[in-house]
Amino acid sequence: MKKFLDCISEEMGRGFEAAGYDPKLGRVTLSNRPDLCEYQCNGAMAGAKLYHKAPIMIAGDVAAKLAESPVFSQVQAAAPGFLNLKLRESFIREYVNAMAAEEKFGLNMPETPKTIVVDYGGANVAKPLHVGHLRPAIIGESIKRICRYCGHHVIGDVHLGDWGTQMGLICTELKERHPELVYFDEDYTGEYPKEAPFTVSDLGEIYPTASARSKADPAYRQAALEATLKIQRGERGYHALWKHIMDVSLPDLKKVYGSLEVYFDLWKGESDAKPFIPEMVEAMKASGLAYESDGALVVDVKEETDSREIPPCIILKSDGAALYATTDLATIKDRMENLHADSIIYLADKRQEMHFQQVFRVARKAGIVKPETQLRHIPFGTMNGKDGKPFKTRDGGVMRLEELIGDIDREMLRKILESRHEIREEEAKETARVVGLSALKYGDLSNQASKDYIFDVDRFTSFEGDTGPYILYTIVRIKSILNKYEKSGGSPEDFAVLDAVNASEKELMMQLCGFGAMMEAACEEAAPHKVCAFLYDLANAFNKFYHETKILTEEDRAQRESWLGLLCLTRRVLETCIGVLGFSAPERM
RNA sequence: GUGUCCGUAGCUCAGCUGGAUAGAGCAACGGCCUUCUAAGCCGUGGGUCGGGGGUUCGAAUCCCUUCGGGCACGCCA
Repeated sequence: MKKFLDCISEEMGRGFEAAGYDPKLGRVTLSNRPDLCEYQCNGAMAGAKLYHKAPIMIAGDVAAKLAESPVFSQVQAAAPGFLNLKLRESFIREYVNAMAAEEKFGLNMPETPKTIVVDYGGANVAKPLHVGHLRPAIIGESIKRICRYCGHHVIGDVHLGDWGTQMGLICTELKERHPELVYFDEDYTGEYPKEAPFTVSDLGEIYPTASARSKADPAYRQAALEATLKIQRGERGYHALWKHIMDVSLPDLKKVYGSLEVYFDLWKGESDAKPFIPEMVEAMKASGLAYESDGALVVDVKEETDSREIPPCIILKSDGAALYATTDLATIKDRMENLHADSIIYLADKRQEMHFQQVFRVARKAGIVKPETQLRHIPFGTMNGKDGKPFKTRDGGVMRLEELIGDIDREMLRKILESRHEIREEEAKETARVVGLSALKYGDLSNQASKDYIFDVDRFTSFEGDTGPYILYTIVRIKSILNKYEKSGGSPEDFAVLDAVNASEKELMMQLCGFGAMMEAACEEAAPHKVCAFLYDLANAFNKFYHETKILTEEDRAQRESWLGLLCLTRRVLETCIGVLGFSAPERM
């Protein structure tokens, strides 16, 4: 189905053509003067130079040709050359009904769906999820859902950080504490214990301790690096320990991600890239791409057009160990060979921009990807506290994700119990969870991903304004009307929508018409915040309409049914949008 | 130092492939519940779009410059 604005632009283009001008000038945009018009076309001004003619004259010519248009009820030329447009109710009505008849509201599916891998940027298995993992999880999940909705084959990969120095650090700290453990006995040949010698919460304490010690103590750090190499080389004892760390961490990670309703198709990690490393490194050496520099194996990635020097990408450390770039490159190889990726999208902090630039260049130079393969880093900004500094707990520590989610749920529950005394506790708790999740996710997603943003629990959980709860409340209101109607008999799904009878209804319908273009742009640009902006506008338009229109008490049956049809469509569109953002609406709230 | 991103209302943010009078939300103030959920709707006040140049019929948007801030810059991830 053609996008709404394209339909309008085509009609405008016909007007330009009929008046003897280039139809391309007929591009129509949303009005930025709602007091004057609903849509506008600035093509007459763009055409002024081409035709050596005053823009207002061109606009006048075009307006005259469109006087009888089935699309426009008003085409008005305004100084210096704007074309101010209003649409016929009948045109909007036809489009709305056509949308309603389609499963995805007429969204165009790609001719050749792409295989897109979304890399959620590697939570470390060594430590519990903290607030820093929130953004990639939420944004990645939304991008995955948006692209999937738009018809692509999308594979979400958690891509755990399970292979780097942090693993060596843990082993080292463990050895310091318990040197007697069999894992550290090189002569041991028996079976290793099935049970890990530590728990998740132990890990949560061991890692920070080890990390701090390695910064202060060079010898300790050296030991950690050696341990890392031992793990990577697969020494029995260290591999067994590594396995323990994985086994202990994974269930916990799954639980926390699950509570955010973030799901992965693949639970792969850096370690899964291991089999691809030797061959890849050999190939780069053989082709002369990789060479030794200061003991490390590097690949040059600088280009003529760089505005500054980009340092070479290090493929192997001087001790021969793999590092971040190595596993990332090997992972790309894996994804190309086994997943046949057309596009790989990385969610990672914007501080890693340089790293990805290097890795992407090496991947292309080494022929690991095809020339047309898209490699994209979606950089996101830092989550700051109200003071504008990186978000911390009250005592200055890193806040665990579980703790944060718990705080929000509790706050929501408190507010719900406060405003709805009759609600059962079971339902209140579930509603608090659902609404809390919407607050958290919408609060994050409505900001542009790449910018830093202020994380303010009070604001996000507020019931007012541009928030997740406001969107949900709007949906709940619609559901409430539809439920009431269904209880009295009918099924409102199939009702056709009639011409809008007032401005707020027309506005609501026009908002709905923008769905296709919005979703396509959000997918193309990997921009969930566009979905949020659309949702907010649509919710506003609905609430205004709702306020002015009494639906169930409307006596004219055809009119009532038309409105019920419009409600159904609005609900479907709203729920589709929150669905791709990664949350859902309760029945009541 | 080099590069890069950012600077829009008291606060948090949209708008940025150039268009008319720069928009929301919060906060402040004032209205609207016998009627489908007032977590809503309507209204008022609030701005040298960091400063200065330039391109243009037209600049928050493009270019240059300057100030202020964030971040990155070879064996961490």
